[in-house]
Amino acid sequence: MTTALEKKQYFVHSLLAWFRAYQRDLPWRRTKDPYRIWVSEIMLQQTRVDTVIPYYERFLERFPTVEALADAPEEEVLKLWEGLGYYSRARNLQSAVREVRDTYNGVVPDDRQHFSSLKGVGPYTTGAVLSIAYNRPEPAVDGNVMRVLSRYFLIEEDIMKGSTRAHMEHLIREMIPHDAAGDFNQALMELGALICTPKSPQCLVCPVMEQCTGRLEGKEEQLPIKKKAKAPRPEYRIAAMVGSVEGEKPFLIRQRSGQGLLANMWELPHMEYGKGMEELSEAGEQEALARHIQAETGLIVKPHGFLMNAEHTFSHIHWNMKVYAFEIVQQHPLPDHYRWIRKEEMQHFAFPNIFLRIIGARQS
DNA sequence: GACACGTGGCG
DNA sequence: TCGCCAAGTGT
Repeated sequence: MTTALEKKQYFVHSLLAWFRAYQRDLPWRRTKDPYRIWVSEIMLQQTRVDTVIPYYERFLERFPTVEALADAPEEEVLKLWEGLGYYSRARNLQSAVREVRDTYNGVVPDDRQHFSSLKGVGPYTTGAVLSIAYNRPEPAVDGNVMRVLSRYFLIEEDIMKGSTRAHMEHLIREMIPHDAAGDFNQALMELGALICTPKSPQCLVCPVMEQCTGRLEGKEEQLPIKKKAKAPRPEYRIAAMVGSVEGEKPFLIRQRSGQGLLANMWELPHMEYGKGMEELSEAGEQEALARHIQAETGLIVKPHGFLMNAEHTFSHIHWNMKVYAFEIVQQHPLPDHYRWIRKEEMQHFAFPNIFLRIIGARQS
């Protein structure tokens, strides 16, 4: 018979020993700089380690300190974030770093109250940075931790509910070693990433298999309990390649608003055009786009044929996009958020993935 | 609590 | 192929 206390002690010690033997050598594990830990945690939100690594290296080469990031132009930060997704993370991070510079004398706060008040810093990031950089005994409950704990302790609560997170945080506070808080939190996540994976967990090599109730009950594949996400809603859009379809000549781009989806990023001019692919004829679509462009820019353009279809799935929206080419009939001075650029100049503008693909596909 | 908010990898 | 999902936060 094992007591609840023994089950927790076994978990802590087995997990820590395993982590110290098998943890991956990751760039942000080679530093204790709170700023660098912080950057890594923001990039890692909803994003895979392998995706983050090159972004992390480039970002810290360009912005090695709180001051460097605080002083940078926002466009440059966004450009270095291009392709990583969830772009408000970049803006919030820079805003938070500016607050650290202005309010905390450039020193990342080492307590929950101050650090968690910064933009983009929620309960997970608070616990992760404070424990890893400052060894504070704070829980850092992410998806990995929820999965590991729900299996080990057989917690059959919906992990989308706030009360479940509170339950997990309480468990962590009971277990977290005050002399190894960062290692413990990272060990939990590392186990979730390497062994206690969402599908086909590697229970036979798991350091805590002996006491894992989910495994002992044969329920590990059913945990954690989580409601299914809704399917992205479809949207039908028509986009314009105005100007050149070849590499050397300029084409028309515009900047999105500072709020909402893909805030402040650049794109090809485009518009939504109804609920189905058969709303308008091809000629009707080109006419609608030409009017849209003239209304927004004053440019007079003439249809030059169909270019390509493109699809892109965001978390909550699925874009079906038809791209048409246009020639300029009459020039007009552009409003501020429009530009003529050549392909080489794209390095100065941050584009979301779907437009990188469309424009890139035009090149060869 | 529910929804907005990106992207790429994997079985 | 395609649904699921990966170190979440803001509103």
